[in-house]
Amino acid sequence: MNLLDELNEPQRQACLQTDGPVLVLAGAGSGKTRTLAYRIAYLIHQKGVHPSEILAFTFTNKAAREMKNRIDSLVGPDSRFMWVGTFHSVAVRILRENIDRLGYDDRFVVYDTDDTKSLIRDIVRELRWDEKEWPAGLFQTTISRAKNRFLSPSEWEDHSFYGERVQEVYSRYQKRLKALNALDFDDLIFQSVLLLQDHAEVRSRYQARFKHVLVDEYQDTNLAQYRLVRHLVGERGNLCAVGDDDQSIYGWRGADMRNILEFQRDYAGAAIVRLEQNYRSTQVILDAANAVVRNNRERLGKDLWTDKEPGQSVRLYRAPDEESEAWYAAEVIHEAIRQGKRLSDCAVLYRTNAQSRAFEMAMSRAGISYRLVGGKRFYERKEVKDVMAYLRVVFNPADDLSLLRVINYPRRGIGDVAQRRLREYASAQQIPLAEALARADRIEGLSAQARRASSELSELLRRFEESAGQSLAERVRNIAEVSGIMLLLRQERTREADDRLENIGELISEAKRFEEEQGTADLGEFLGWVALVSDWDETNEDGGGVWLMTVHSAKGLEFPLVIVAGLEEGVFPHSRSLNEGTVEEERRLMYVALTRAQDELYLTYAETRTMLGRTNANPMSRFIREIPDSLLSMGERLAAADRATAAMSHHIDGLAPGQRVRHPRFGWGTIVALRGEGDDTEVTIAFPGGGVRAFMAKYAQLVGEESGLSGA
DNA sequence: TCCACGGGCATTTTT
DNA sequence: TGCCCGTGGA
Repeated sequence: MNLLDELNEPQRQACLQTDGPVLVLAGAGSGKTRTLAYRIAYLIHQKGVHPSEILAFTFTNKAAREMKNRIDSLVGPDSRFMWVGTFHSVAVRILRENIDRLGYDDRFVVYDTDDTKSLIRDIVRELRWDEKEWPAGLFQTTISRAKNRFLSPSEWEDHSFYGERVQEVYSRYQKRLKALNALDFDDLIFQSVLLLQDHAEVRSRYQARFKHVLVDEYQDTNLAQYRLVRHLVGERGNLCAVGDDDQSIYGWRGADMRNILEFQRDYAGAAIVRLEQNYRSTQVILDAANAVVRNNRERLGKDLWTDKEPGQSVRLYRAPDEESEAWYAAEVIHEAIRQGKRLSDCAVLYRTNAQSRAFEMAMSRAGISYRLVGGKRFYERKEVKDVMAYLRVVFNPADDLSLLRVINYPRRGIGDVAQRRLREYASAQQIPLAEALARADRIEGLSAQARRASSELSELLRRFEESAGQSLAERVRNIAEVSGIMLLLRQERTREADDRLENIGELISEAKRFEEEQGTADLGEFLGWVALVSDWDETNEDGGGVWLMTVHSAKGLEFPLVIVAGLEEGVFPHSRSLNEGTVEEERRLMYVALTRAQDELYLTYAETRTMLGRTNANPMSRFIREIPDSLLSMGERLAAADRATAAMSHHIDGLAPGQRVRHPRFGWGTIVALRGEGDDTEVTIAFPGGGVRAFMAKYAQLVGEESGLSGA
């Protein structure tokens, strides 16, 4: 059987074009991942390319995992020799092997944006600048931009008053990072490019190794990533870039559309393949999306089509205000459920997170469980970072920042004064803070208590280092215990503390999973992995519920029913884009939103909307006007549903142990305990998954069995 | 050391 | 209008 028989003609071309550069313009839902996987299978099976000679870049861990799975099912176990990963994880791999050439130690750690921010804050303080006037966040984004554009501190060209200061902070920041043996996210790419650019022998080694390079979501690459790819591809030019200029929505964080628009100029003789057949949506939905995006001037041009039936028209609903808009969404979803759709088939997409509130309220009141995408990520939680800080110091003793985070947490008697002394000593002796701890008994001006505590901490870290033979999960558990973090949280006996303990437990499970999946108990590998992983990748398939998320978060996803909300001038397109002249990116965002829908698409807007405490009347979004009337029909609120939803407001009175209730986030459960009275009533609910949680009844928005929507 | 208060701020988010 | 962060008081 021929491998490529299962593909359509352009998809097949994308696979067969194996010599030289190819740009695959893959429209939304055009079978991009599938095509990529087949191309790789084709290279291996038909062209005799060894998997280890293939390198594939993605942007997210999720995409990397999906691609790996796809390839694995076509190629089998040999696929493990391929390098498939995010830009950042591939960069880490390259740097671990070669970073000594740049004057770093190969035990470097990766700082996340929180770490980075406190480091910058520290620098601003060191310079004795007013932190109000020069907030760390400002420098953080500017420095990130600079690195994305591959500009080092010395190449910083802005010499205004402001620019001079940026340069000062940027250059100090880089020096500090190096001293801490740490890299920030942007550095991973930046330093990799530097390495390949300045070290010909390293460059040729990788070029010789990777005969084929693939890049997914090419429209999202920035200049630094572009250079990284360039260096790896070399003269041979076997690059397959896959992307969609119409879905470029990350310009604001450095993605440069020129990379895709000028691909043919950059890579001489490049072929272009267009994947325009869509396997996701109805023709009506595609027509609407095409009609909108056609208004952009900066694009390569492409029209999606399908051989599916036309489908029902796009429903447009004009609400008096954002509250009614949300009620309408609840009704639409309710109706869809009645017709046999599942809650998880439905998604509400909006432009800004602030819009989620009204939908959360409406869904809760209507007894519709929902999943809010976004929010704090697992590895950014305080308790997780605390445990990680211990691990990082053990791995990289130069990491003063992590040590400072936990030097007196849990409290062990190394207060401000002692910390200052230790830091002074460390900087005078030019040694890491961890080393100063070890020498505490020799440092003057330390109290007896601080001395003892320092030695103990130092000893704790040393002993931990020696536990390298144990399993990773054991070691993580161990440090969480021995450090006293677990004890501290256990003693607290509050809900928050319990949640935190649970999160630490989760971290331990992650360590176990990591060890099983990656087959290594190496601490450095684990730390590197953790730094580059976000949890929303992992926790996707929990429970049911309607999806509430921003359009940005929805990219790459698809749902049978989609409601795009807040379609008003100033909201979507966002007012800021109107001022900054980036409406085309907003339009692409709209295109992304529309193309998420498989069968049913609803567009809503509100005549008046309260934002930042002000009620505005915004005109209907230009993007709605760009959709031909023939594709639209008017949505209506259902009078009956109105009554039903009104009757469904949550109750506090009448709760009793044993009763079945539905929580908006956690779903159905059974009340096991009640504490307190009236507004202070705390209700404890056991959920079938095994979780037991306590809520303030007043805020929990519980719905009883008898008032559920099923009766409406 | 914790909590309460108030100022400032308010797209979009991954790694 | 609401949230987050930093500060200052008890």
